[in-house]
Amino acid sequence: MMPKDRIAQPADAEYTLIRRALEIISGKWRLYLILLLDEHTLRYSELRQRLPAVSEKVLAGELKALVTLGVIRRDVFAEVPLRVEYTLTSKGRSALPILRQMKQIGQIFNEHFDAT
Amino acid sequence: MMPKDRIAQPADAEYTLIRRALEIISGKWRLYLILLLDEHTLRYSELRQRLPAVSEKVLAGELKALVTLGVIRRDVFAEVPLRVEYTLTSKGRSALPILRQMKQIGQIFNEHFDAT
DNA sequence: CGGCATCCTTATGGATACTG
DNA sequence: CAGTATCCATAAGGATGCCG
Repeated sequence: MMPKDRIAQPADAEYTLIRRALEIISGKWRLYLILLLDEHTLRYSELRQRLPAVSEKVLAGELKALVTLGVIRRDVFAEVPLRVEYTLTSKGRSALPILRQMKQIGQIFNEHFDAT
Repeated sequence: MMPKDRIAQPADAEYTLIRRALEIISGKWRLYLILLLDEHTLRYSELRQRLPAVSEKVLAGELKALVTLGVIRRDVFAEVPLRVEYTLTSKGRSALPILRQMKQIGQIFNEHFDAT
């Protein structure tokens, strides 16, 4: 979020928008969840299998946060046993091209040190 | 960093590169520092004035981290009083266009909720 | 001036048992 | 099956005093 009690700067408008973008992929697992759900709609147990190192609390919490942000959608099917599916929303999908462009930054900083 | 003990997925290569990109803007102040230094080279005290809410420890630590990552450069001028200037490196500058594209994601998620 | 060292508070992530 | 609740561990950020 915005730091408090600071002098307004021209960079603030940019900062705020980029921060909002970062919010959807902050944390250790959100980016993974988005990339996985770009491939398929998945149910809760399938996400757990693909992310074995994440705890129940964190997985459920991150999914809930992404739903609130409007990145993914949660569909409940009142079957027995219960089925819950998670799907990227159109807004979530629209963010993917730019997320994938960020790989370019990653590649730039994989190269050798060049402090010019 | 990469989560440990998980099954390898096709998304891993993407995840790793995007994570590396995120590393340079993770934390509460790095994005601010980069945007400020894109406008001018600044000395330590000037950065402090423009970011009044940041503590000495955090500011100095983040600057050091960005130098280590190769995003910014630290130039020391052995004057009295001492002068230290921070400047974006060419690698740092090359990341800016993509960072600015992320504003598009921010705008998408500023719009009304649309869970399709 | 430009930090670093120390101590403290808060945020994030995790393990595990239990529930609708 | 798909979570919640509780408690715990670690990391990130902050306040402040001191030093080259």
